Amino acid sequence: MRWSQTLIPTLKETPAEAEIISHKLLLRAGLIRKLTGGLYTFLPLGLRALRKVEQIVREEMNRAGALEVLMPALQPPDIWQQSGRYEAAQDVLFKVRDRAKKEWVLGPTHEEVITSLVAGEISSYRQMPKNFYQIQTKFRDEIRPRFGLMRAKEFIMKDAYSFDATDELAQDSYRKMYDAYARIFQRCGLKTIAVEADTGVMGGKFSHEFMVPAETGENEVVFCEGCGYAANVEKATSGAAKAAATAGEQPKPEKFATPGVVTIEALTRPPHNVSGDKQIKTLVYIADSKVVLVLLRGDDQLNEAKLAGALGTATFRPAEPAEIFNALGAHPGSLGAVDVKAHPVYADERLRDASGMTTGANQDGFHLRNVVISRDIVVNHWAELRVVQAGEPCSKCGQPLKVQRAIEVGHVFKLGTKYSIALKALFLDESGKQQPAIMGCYGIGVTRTLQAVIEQSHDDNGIVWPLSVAPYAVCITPLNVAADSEVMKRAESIYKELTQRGVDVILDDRNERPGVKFKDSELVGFPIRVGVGEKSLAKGEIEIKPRAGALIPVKVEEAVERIIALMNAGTQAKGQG
RNA sequence: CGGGGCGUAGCGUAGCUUGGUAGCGCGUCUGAAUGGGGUUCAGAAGGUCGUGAGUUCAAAUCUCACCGCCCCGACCA
Repeated sequence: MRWSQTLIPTLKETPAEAEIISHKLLLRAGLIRKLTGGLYTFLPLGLRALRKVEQIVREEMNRAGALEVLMPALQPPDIWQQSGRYEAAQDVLFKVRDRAKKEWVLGPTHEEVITSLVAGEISSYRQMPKNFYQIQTKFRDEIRPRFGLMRAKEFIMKDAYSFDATDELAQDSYRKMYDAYARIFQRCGLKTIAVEADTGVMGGKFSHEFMVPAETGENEVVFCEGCGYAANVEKATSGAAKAAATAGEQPKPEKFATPGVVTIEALTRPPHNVSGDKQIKTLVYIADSKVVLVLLRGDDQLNEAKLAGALGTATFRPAEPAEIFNALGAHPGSLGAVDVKAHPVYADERLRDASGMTTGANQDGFHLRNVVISRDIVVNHWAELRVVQAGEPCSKCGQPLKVQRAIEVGHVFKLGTKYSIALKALFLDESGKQQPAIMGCYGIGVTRTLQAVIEQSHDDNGIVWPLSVAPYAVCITPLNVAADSEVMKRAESIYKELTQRGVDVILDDRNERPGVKFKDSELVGFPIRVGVGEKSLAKGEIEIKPRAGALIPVKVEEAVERIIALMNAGTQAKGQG
């Protein structure tokens, strides 16, 4: 490709809409342009990089034995009714109507479609295992699209669905996808950590997310450098010390006046001086329209994902102040669970043997001290409910846990039989008995992965593409583009030869000053720049400049071989194959 | 949806407090010089000041409503 003939609208200044570095560089390097919030056009260069990522995904899925299909993005609502997700997913479902006013949905994911397909086509254990995948545009009515391609209303996803006859085989399918994902992200030049993920109220035994560590990520992962434990904060547990049971007779709860004290923090100050770990925090939630109390140690934070698991429902919300007063007779800041029997109480495991605790007295302006949980509070459900904090000991090996923000680029999930039962994907097993297929689902955000590569690989001058996903591997930069100049003739012949050798190469044939060309090629981030100019040509040399390395002068006649050798070395370094 | 911020040329912005001819930089076009790190000079094109209503002799500027975008929270690849 000749630079002058494509469209690479680089920008010196960053559009005001971009906040994070990868979004800024996507725009500045001329890879994408926004149509409106959450909707982007891929320009020629951005599309090339995207296709490279897609191809890596495709190769590794094929290698893992998955079968590529293409399902409709436009879907009938009735299969969503059947799976029960028409309501459950209504917030993200885009709905459209045809001329007869019939409603359709734009697919945010394809469990319903693929399961309908399998229900019709697979009827014997002999036809399994099967794993179908597609690379396709998904539509989600995101509450808040942000950061360019990171969270968009429309994005490209690779989604795969496995169907197995037995639980054991389903685990094999899961493992294959897990391994394929590790290879895919490695080939894209991404450092990822696979973390245990929350399976939510859907149940399921296994779920892992592939995370790219980045300060701008929307997730937090907890990991241990000692034993390799890694989990999404929503799922993570730690070996943080619990209170020791205190032997012997304990003093009775005693009410004391705390005028104006309505926060945990206020109670830690004089004159009360009750440290956070000696307080019980009482939260009030409305779960399936019923009041529930949630107890945590004063210095702990509630993890709502864990609460969802404990409650067995995802439909819950913090109670409004009026609802709280109605239920407990006091306002937030003076709440407690002592002697509360009208509402179910969920308590964090860390409180199990706690004594000498202070909590609200359910009377505004008063607290209770000397509270012993086991004696004074009726706890209906004990559960792990707290957010793990950095520095707490790993529950497996005891080393301090670390917390890191990260971008989720992939998610593998063992689904079980939820969809196969709902949509009747049944088969006959060896004994002739009808069974629902055991499913797994596996997603990669392809467009998000592309942006994550940039987020992880850039410097002050621009993008630093890994060779595997670079829009062009080589950019030839002649410093004189006059057709009859020796410089341009050399550049043309290298361009021609590399093209014939199958290298993705772009020739910067613009009549621009050297500085402009150098800046642009670095901003866009081509892995190898080949400089052809009069000064080096006079010595019989051209200049090879790896994007992330030092300039290498080489003899003109060796140029092509050296470039290809450099590319092969780079490919091997990325562990391809 | 709740909270915060912002809408002025393709991009980045000044002007708004205190109403009176819409300005600058980048980019674009023409010409010239320059030619190994976003070069310089001269000239030019390009604006419903987000939309609508109101106040006023007069609105980018003041008021109200609406729309859009960005950031923080709930959701997810």
